[in-house]
Amino acid sequence: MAQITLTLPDKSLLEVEPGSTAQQVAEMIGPRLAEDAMAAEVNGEVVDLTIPLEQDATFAVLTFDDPGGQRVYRHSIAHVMADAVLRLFPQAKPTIGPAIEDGFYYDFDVPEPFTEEDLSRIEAQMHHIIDADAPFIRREVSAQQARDLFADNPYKIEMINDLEEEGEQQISLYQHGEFVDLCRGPHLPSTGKMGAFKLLSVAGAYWRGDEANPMLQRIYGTAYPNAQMLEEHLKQVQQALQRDHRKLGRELGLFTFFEEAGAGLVYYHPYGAMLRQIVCDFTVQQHLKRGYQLVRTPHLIKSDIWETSGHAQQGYPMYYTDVGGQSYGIKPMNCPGHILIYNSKTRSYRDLPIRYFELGTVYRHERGGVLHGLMRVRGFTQDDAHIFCTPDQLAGEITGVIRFAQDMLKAFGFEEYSVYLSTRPPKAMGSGEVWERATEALTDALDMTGMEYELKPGEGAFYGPKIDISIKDALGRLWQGPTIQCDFNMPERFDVTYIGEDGQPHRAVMVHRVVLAGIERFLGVLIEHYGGNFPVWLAPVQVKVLPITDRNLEYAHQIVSQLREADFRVEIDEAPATLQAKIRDAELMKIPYMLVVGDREQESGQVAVRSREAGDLGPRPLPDFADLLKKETGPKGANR
RNA sequence: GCCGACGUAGCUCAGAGGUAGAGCAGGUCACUUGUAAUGACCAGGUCGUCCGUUCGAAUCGGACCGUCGGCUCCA
Repeated sequence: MAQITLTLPDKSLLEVEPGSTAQQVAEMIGPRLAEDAMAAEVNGEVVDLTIPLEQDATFAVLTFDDPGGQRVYRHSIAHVMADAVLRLFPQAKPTIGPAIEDGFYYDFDVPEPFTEEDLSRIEAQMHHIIDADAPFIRREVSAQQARDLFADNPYKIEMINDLEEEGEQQISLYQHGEFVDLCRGPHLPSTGKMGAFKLLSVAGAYWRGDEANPMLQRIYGTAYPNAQMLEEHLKQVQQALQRDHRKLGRELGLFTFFEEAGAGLVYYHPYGAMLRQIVCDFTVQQHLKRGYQLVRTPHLIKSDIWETSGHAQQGYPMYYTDVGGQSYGIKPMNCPGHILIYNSKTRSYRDLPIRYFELGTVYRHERGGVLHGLMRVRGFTQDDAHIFCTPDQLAGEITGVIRFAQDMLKAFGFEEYSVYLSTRPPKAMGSGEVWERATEALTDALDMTGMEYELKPGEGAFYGPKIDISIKDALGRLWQGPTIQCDFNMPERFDVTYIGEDGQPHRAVMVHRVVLAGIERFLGVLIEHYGGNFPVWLAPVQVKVLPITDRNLEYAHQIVSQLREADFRVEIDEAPATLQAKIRDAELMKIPYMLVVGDREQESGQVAVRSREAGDLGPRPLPDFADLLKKETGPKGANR
């Protein structure tokens, strides 16, 4: 019988017997590879190692190093977990259990929520299943057969019906031991191939993420091929916890939330307020450089305006106040205010583009359950701007905003980000032509800046397409960053126009855009990104002067005044403590520079410099240190 | 909003149906110190709030407030 030819990832060719399984091919390539194999990729499709290969194909063995291999591995463990859960809780109805970023989960409908103690019992049961080394067996059945099999599980029935509607002829099942699950696969060859895993937490989750649906119980876990990798991952999670902005916020004296004063409302302490001010000042400055005009609008606006904007009717979670028989709404957005200013006089096409910028503080009654430190609050300040322009100016304006966003992110030390373009959703206002034109402008702008982006078809708001950028922090986590949003709705509602060359009024194009998005969240991200070790230009306290004895106090104060005179942020530690203790305190506060001044320095008129990063740098004259400091006080990539 | 867990001193935490404990932080005093914690003493809590059960509640029950983990990741 003729051999079939497999093309391996390195483009080399391998001749094998038809009907050889992927596992066998992996063994031919190398025993080590066969050992590590999780699944195979045949003609670009991830498949079970047990499938026989019948014709020429491209072929790759997937190990845990491949995202596809990871998914197969973790999803297989999710099956084992479901098996274990059913053994311990026979009345549980399994629903779905995918692999996710760092692990996997499985959702169950159970009469009683799982407890933390249940997790260890489930883990123990899982170990039994893994030890039994049961093979995963794939079967295909008709939709009706599948329905019969899962007759007592309405969730599986729903999924089977959906699959049938989507035109699937055959429904695939995977079985290991006694446990059968509806599953697309692929899976590991057998449960014995599983290494290290850990169940992490239980949480409620709605069926298909919709709160109209029943709430299921979700068990999260993570899994790695061996115990060392698992340990390593758990250690990284621990480290991430160390730089949690809520922890650092307390330790570094940045901010507090007061239970008695309201959830989601931030109180900035002196160091936090300083940090915030530095960020805000820089932001304002950068906007002015780019032709934005500062405006300022009230926090309170008559409710009539919120009727016009539509927020009131939509039940937007706003705060209202009634005084003197008049209803006011506290602004959840800055746009209506900016529109009022725009509409305060007739605008000519010659005036456009108009770019109004405001550090606008807004309040939104976010649901209790979603509040999260600085990342999700009820009162926050946006670096908000609205650009009013002609349709022709749109692409150019968007390009400008994208470049602006890039510069800003770079200045704050964010090197990596992902860009998304969201287009027209099924339910949208405005004509197809308007949408097309705007989407084209956004696409052109993205192309012009040469950024790579991901298309999210149908994910735009009903009132316009948008570009959003997620920023990646030092630990590789993604955060919502800049967004640029076209709006066809507000200009209609508020009748925003300009007089064109033809002397006729035209509808102006309106772009909402934020770069830092919310200052609060941005500070949260910044804190975690730097782990509290802010670069000199952002550090609330840049220098701490540490006099060794009382004899050196006066000299130390002279140093402080001179540095303050030069606009540095300096403090002095006058406590009657040892130098070691003072250094420790300053280090814990993550202050970039410490200046030790004792008798020696006083006599020679110098300061002994210690840096947060490099430790003792030795004595030098104060002006030398000031020069060194000045060199570090600018943000990277932005002129200041 | 929903599911679960949690709430004890400024912070980190121990304790537990019979009237609250440690370390750090804070204050006082002594020490005047050379690159990550000097020592001694002192003070500090209506055990988140309210209502109930009980002879007695910080401990048990309920409600509320707040915090934490989740609520897109398709079989």
